[in-house]
Amino acid sequence: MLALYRKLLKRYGKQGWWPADSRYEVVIGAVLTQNTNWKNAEKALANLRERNVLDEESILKIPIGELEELIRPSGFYRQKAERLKLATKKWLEIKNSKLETTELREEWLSVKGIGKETADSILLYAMDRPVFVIDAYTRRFCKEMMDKEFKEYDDCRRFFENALPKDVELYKEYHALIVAWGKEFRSREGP
DNA sequence: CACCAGGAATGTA
DNA sequence: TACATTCATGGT
Repeated sequence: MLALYRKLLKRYGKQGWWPADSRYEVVIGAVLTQNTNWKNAEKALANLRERNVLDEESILKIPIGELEELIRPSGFYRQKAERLKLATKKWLEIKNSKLETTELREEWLSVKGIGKETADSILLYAMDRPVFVIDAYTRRFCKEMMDKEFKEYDDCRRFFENALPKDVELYKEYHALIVAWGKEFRSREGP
């Protein structure tokens, strides 16, 4: 498992996820990038930054219609505008709490619009919790590189968490590297 | 023109 | 539990 990580790191280099100026920006980015490529999520983030709305108070205060227009490039903008406000309320509620990681995870999953992948992305990249993020690339990675198929999200997640040392920085980089691998795999798979 | 991206909720059987 | 549908913009 660690040997595989080293191979990815050597091939693709350090990825440096998550690109953001603050922990809260990671929360926003996690919602904006749902089923959307990062380029489009970045455009939405740029609009928010340009309008000086990239902080908790501003997101809660801005009218939903204006927020929708600013994040339009990320797609699903009506759903996401609402999700951003809900996620922001939860963020303010728990960002400085002393809850255990599993409890924090339940808090995020109780928010409408925050599923497992988004919750885990926030826990790992915004809150520095040792949770391994699973996405479509990760499942493909397991199948192609280890001949293991996981039907359940949490089964796949625990597989990584049990096989690796509980290291937040390792989890961050490993997931980013799997995505880098996945993109290349997809591009050389078509032809 | 079709297809999909750093998903999730809802409904059906 | 296992699929199907909906949401929606922008890149290739």
